Amino acid sequence: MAHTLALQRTASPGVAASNAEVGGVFDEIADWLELDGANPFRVRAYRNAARTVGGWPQPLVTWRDPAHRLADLPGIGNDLAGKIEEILATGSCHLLRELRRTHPRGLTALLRLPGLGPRRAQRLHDELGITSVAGLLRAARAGRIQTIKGFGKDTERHLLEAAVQSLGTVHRWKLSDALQQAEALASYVQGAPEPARVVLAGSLRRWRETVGDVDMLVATGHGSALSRRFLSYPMVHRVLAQGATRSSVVLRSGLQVDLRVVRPASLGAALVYFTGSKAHNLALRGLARKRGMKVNEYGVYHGSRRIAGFTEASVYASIDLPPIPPELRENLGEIEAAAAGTLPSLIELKDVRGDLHSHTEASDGRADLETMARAAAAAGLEYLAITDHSHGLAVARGLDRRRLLAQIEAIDRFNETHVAPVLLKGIEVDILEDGRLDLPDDLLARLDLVVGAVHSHFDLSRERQTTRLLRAMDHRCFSILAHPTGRLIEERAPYAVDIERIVRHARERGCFLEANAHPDRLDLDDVHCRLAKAAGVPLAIGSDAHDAGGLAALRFGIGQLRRGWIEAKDVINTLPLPALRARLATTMGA
DNA sequence: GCCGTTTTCGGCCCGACTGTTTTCAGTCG
Repeated sequence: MAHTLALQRTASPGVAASNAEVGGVFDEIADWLELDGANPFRVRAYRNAARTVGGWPQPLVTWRDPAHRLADLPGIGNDLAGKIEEILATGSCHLLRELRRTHPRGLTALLRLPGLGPRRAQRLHDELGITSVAGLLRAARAGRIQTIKGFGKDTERHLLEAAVQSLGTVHRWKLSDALQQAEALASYVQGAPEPARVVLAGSLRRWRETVGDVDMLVATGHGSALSRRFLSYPMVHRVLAQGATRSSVVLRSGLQVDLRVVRPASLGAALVYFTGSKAHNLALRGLARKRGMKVNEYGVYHGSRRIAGFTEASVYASIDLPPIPPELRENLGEIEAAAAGTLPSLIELKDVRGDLHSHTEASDGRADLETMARAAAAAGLEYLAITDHSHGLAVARGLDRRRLLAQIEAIDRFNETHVAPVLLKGIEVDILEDGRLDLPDDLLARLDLVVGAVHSHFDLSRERQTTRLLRAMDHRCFSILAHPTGRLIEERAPYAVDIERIVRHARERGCFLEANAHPDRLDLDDVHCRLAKAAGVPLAIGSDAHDAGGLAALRFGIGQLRRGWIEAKDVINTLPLPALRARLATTMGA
């Protein structure tokens, strides 16, 4: 959970809390209020605020000026604005400290269990003294849950399973893992003899970097047959729910898939509804209500008369909006932009003319130059940068002077004998602990681009890590900062770094930040991409491919760029090769 | 706690499914 992560770091003195940390505080407050049975709309206000603040494209601490008041943010009034000020300054707020002081610490973890909400979590605490997932597990195993009025044997069994699951396994799935399973299931359901259209919706369709479950939508006139087909999928481990229009299963992998069946005439409305996000949908409904209309998953209604719903565009048009791309639907300004006619023209995969980050068997890749080049050509790329590791990264058999010189020669030979793609001479050079680069200047200067990256000393203080990166970027040959936060999704947290300073420095220095498209990284993430765009820093998308198949990762990078409101003009490798070379030359000590 | 083209109070999205209930509360998305 994002907010737990955020709260593990207490703000250091003098360092303002990040947007994510402010959002984390609001999320935890919402948890406690919910357990207390507070006014649900008050809880929602905190939840909305957490989302708004956590996804705001500019750091709030620098955003406040005479033109921007915190209370002007959507869903932020005077009270929450005051709390944001307090959290920015101290990392926490009085209300949160009070809530923590007066409640057992582990109780909020219970809310993360599927099937357990605030009402019943509070009853488990009041009647059995349960304050943690482990405590719940013990009580369920002892058969004490079913002794509470309103809790039966089935409920106890479900809670037991949920507790076991939550203590042992993944909570969220990497986008690439979930997509692979979802596409296989969709294709199986689509194979039913009855006519139907199967579409993946939910956070998967919005290309969120991780997804909690999969939402599958089937538009058909043969609902019961398609539901049976869905439930008969051989990889189904357990059926959680089954109904005429809605079913839910857990696959053997543990991935949950929710199915919704709608009639074809409602597909557009259902797509809007089940693509989400929830916050986006709530905002749409609010707009519709003002116009005297009602939006649900079946259509848009004026009184009892249905006025839209066959296509997504018709739903948006009914509230006077152009269609909004799924990746933007987070209620982070896209509805206002749509109303103002200022939606960005989002980058597409076909806009990318080349890949600026790839490896060969010279370091830790698994294919040779020729194979990588053929794969790039097959992917329609005009150029491919070969950026093997430098020798400091011994585990990856990084290149020393002799081997890099050999590779430079090999690439020159390749380019002399092949028309396309053009191979660019690069290196993913290690940024040493003190910010120096791992290869001498005269060598780096012979390359087309220098991609710098951190692969060691992840645990430096925020100040030292940031200084290290700033110094590396100051090197006269530095082109692109690769995977700037070093995070591995669901595996390794980002190292402590002041990303806002990095972004500002990149602009001043004139170098570029990578949007690493590897499905384990997606680094920069969507929020950081938007931050970079707001600061006017161009991005470079790179697949970080280690074999021929790795180039396909670009689609995941494009997903994050689109979520970050990025257009083709914001990404340097949408440029034709001569223009790209000119841009890179400005970073190479020219 | 927020918000306002019916505005400073009284609203705040809404339909489906489950489990334990005899008519509904809780949860989910």
